[in-house]
Amino acid sequence: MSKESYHHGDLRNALIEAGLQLSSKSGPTAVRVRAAARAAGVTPTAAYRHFHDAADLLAAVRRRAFELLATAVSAEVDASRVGAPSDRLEAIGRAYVAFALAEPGWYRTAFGPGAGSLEDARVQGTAFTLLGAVLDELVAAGELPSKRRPMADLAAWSAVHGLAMLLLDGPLTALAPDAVEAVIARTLAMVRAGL
Amino acid sequence: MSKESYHHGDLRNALIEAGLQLSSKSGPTAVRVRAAARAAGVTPTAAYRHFHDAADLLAAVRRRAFELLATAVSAEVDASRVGAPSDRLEAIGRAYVAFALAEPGWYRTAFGPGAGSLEDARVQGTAFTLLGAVLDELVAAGELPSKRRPMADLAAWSAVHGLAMLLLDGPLTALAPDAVEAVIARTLAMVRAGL
DNA sequence: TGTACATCAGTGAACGCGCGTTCACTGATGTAC
DNA sequence: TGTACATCAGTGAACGCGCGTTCACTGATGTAC
Repeated sequence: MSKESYHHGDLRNALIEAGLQLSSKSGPTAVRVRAAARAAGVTPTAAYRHFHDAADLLAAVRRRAFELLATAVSAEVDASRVGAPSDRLEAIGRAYVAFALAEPGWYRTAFGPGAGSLEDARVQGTAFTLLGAVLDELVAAGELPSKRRPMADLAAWSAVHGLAMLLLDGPLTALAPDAVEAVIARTLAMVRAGL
Repeated sequence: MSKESYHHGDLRNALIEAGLQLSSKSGPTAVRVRAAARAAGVTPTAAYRHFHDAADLLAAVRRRAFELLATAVSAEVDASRVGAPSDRLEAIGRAYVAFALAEPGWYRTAFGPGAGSLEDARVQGTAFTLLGAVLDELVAAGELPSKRRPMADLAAWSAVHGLAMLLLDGPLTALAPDAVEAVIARTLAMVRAGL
């Protein structure tokens, strides 16, 4: 594992990390085999020891970006553990959008073309399952009729994802900070009241 | 304007149309100067008579895609003219998502990185102003308190845009048709109730 | 514990590709007199 | 109405670039005896 050694030791992860770095500015299109290899201080060919092809590398970077989102959201949700379920719903939404705004490239990468399936999103610990858990709490607290629980996660996710996308790439890119805050508040209020 | 003439006659539009064709499958990344020129039966250089550079061409294609979305939504809204305002809200949302599913490449192009500003979206006749008009009707009909009108358009837009994006590129790509219908219905219900 | 050898993880050179963009140019068009 | 000439909208060749991917290879590592 020494830096001097011929063998890298953890090239696979180094390449993913490099891909993450590349994508952090402009998103998934910046993730390329050669660029990642260069950043990792290695020949392009070496990358093919660890990834089948370019799409395979991108998929791995995407997975990592998705994890980073989950981690960020998770931290906020934990911090709001003491509050009421509806406050936690708010917290989760805010954390989600905040991540997108703080790390636009990673967010775009996580949801770019070819993103994972719903099954991937259902894996324990993703932002999606965290949202599901909070909705379950809402049901338990009697704040959400259980007959309305189905698909509620996807509906809420849609609202918050669309908000993030409009703010990043869409027509809301150049919005003033207080207007940004206002849209976020309004959208989360809609979700809360509408579920 | 004859096809035989040396001069094309309307090369600018032909290039935009070619760009639209290119983007229709995979989206904005497929729009390139050389490919569009090729499709228009013209030398790459010729494109530079009509567009400053590649980004300029892409921007023009994006604008056209945005218009196509507006046209599609507008048609549906007109068809629902007879209904109640809340039905029209539903119609607008459905038309919007339907367009995204029918023309994924154009939809991605319309909202891809570098998309227009909110001011562009406020131009008369866009999908956004159509939505605004319906919300105004809701207020007039007493179904939406006027103090809740501000930002309601953006919140509704977020929900429907996020839904479209999750269905196109995100984790909901492989959803079964009836599940797709269910998410759409659930999300629109959330918007309707939550505004 | 030492050594022979298989395997593993890299190198370096090369391929063909499509791209954006620029150059000097020429044929087509339109306009002034 | 005819013609000279300016301008316009293309051509064709070329540039340099970064890309994905493959090839034959070699140095490093680990394992069986």
